[in-house]
Amino acid sequence: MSERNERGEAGADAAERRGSAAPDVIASALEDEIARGIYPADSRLPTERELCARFGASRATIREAISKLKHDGIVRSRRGSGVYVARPDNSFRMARAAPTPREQAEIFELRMIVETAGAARAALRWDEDDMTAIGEALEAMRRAAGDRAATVDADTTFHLAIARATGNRYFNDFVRLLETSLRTNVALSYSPADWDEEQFQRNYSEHVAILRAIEARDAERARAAMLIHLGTAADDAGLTEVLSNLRP
Amino acid sequence: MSERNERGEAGADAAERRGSAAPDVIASALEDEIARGIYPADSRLPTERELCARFGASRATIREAISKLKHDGIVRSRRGSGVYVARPDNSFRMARAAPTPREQAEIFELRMIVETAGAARAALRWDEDDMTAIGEALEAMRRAAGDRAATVDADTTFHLAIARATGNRYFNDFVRLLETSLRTNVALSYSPADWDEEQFQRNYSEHVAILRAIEARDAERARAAMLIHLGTAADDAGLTEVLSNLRP
DNA sequence: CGCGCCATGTTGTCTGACAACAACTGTGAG
DNA sequence: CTCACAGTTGTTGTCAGACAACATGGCGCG
Repeated sequence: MSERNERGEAGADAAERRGSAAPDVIASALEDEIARGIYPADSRLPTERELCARFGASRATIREAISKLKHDGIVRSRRGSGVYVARPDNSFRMARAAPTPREQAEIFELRMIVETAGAARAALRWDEDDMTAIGEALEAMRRAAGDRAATVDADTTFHLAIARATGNRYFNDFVRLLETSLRTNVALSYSPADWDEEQFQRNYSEHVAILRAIEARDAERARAAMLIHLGTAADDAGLTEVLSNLRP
Repeated sequence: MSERNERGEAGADAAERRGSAAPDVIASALEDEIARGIYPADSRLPTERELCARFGASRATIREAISKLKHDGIVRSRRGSGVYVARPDNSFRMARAAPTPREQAEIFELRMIVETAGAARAALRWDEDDMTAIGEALEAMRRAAGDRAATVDADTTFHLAIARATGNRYFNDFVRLLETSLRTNVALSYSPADWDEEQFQRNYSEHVAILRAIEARDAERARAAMLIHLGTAADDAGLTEVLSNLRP
């Protein structure tokens, strides 16, 4: 054990040798390098043996990590040959690291399609529990004023509550997928630098408008309110022009 | 080798001992049993050792299979305790095995939202390659008349080609996810019993209408044509009433 | 009755080996 | 000189055994 700890302090890869998180950590490290272009599409990753040496892990652990990347469609393996970086477009991979403005705009476009339709359906289908959940998320947002991370959380919770109110489980799942993967994107709709009170108030008002429209069971108003909200969020993120220019 | 072959013929699990597909096969078998309720939510799967005995595979292979299920959110493992079936709703899990009519209807609803919007965008954004791909998928569909599996394939390819023509990568990814997971669902829009020539012709005509609208760069017509097509497919699948009654 | 200890069981990781491929190099024949 | 075949080396997929890090259950003592 103490020998293990000494090795743990030996270098920059120390964190990558920690116990049961090792395959996840290794997979993330490799995924990051792939995303940064260190291993471009169709290039070959280091062999398992090399990765064992690099990460100080057993072959089983390395294989576990590679398996995760394979499952995510990021890499493919060929027996006898090696593990290769898959071409993009292999799976539903949301922008994880530093999405480009174009990627952000594409996500917003998808959100606008799905979440406006979701708001309209929620307006027609909500029940007491749904409305309570939406209201609580809005209240949490109000209380979180001044705290950027907390307002982002409440914002996400609000959108998920609406998706749940559609009564369509797949709708709910997909919006959760979008919202979860878009945490960075949602965060980007607020200035990372300083708390912007004016922007928060505007954003909060848009959320109130959405809730009111849904509460009134007015599907078209709900749709419009959601569209306004998402459009404004895209504007705040500086994506107006990119969004209107989608497609090269 | 010959000893291996003899063991391979020893019983009903013979196919499950085949070479490099074993972890996939084992994962699918377990997933099927979970879906059929043999292992309900929160119940514990057999131990790795038991699964090794059952499938005649090494522990590494079993772990590979379990890892796939973990990655899909179907199971969770607790070190020292066992592998447990996860509660539903853990991830974006499309209906895989025998979706209920309600599940099918929910998927159709989501498709109607996403794919109608996709057709409209494809109409505005397609380029020569896109149109060639859409046209080829339609041609493949025509040639596949009489062969149910091949027409389903071509049908899927058609929809994916349209998604690609949106020029939005996330759109493309999501429609692929829907189409991929919905292979059973798309298949259900055709009678499993017998080839239905009249239905095929109608379906094919709807696809022609979609292609024409997109080709003409008429977004609203494309949207309408896709809606008609998906609505008819839902009708053919016997989902009309369920779809209109979504939400308990 | 509650807590602590011990034995047993289970997953996570490590090590070494062999099987099944893939890629490369060298040699011989046409 | 070119091509095909054989052999060698390398890499992933699977197997087997071992130990680490947990979890669970039972028993004994206060």
